[in-house]
Amino acid sequence: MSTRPTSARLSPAAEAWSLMTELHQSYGKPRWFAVSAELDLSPPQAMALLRLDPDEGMPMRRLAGALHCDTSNVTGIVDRLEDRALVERRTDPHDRRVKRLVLTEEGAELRRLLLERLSEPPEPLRRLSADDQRALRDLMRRALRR
Amino acid sequence: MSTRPTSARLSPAAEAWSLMTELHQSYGKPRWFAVSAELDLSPPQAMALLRLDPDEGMPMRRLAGALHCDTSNVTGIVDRLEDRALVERRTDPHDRRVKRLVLTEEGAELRRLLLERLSEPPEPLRRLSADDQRALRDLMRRALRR
DNA sequence: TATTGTTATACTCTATAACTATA
DNA sequence: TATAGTTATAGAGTATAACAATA
Repeated sequence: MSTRPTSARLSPAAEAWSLMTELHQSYGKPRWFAVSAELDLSPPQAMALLRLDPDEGMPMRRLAGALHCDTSNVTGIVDRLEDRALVERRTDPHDRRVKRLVLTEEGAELRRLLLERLSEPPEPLRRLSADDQRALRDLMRRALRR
Repeated sequence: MSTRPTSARLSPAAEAWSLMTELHQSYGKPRWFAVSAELDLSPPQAMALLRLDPDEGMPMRRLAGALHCDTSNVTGIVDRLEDRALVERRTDPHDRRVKRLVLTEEGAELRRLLLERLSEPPEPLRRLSADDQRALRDLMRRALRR
């Protein structure tokens, strides 16, 4: 079953958006769950790992913003990542209230693995012709001004 | 911050997929959370409502499949939707082990509202030219064979 | 015997409010 | 006073295993 309104006439942009949502639901999300599970991470833990900058680290508060959730929530997620030595909390020398989250070597490696496995395009995009794939990429670049 | 590998060269399909993921993360997900909250539904409850067929109803087991989760999980989600009289459990007359989930009038109305609010395309797609919007729609139709 | 859905259990995710330490 | 992060608490989401009813 689809979440699209079946009878309604949609504008081209609305229909494109609806089809992207369907692609995400049917292919992206199952892959996301599978890849997280393979690496023994809960989806929020995997998302936190992805959002952490591999070079600079970031304050708890910023990670909470990136995850669209409360800071008290991030405490628990980071606790579990820290238990597995995937991230470290380092007190910021300039503001000792702030804790910068830094990926460990192992955490950075796991993040690379995650990115690698998630970046493979799903079957409906792979089966498009080479021309169509380039056209789609160019349209997405234009939409997101890349 | 983006979850895209910054230095790697991506194939056109991989880059298109990466940009779609970014669009979903930056626009789709925040909207999804906001709309759910406005209607006083948790995200899983809202997703269950969307996946329920407004006309036919479906067994618990099928909803679990649609939500990519365990049946024991669906029991709790449906309990809460039933407490609010948004869905009903009806024993299937042909197989009395099966319970068919059927939207109530109020549940169907809430589902329509959800669909309506979620179908509006996000700003990056709206600002594309009319030609680009049609081209994007056509490519997505082709990918998903619509 | 096999299948559908529920219950029991344990853990994770989530937000709110109160708190500590620092600014 | 204000801000960063934690803790306490409560409720929701999640899977596994055991279970009852039905096939």
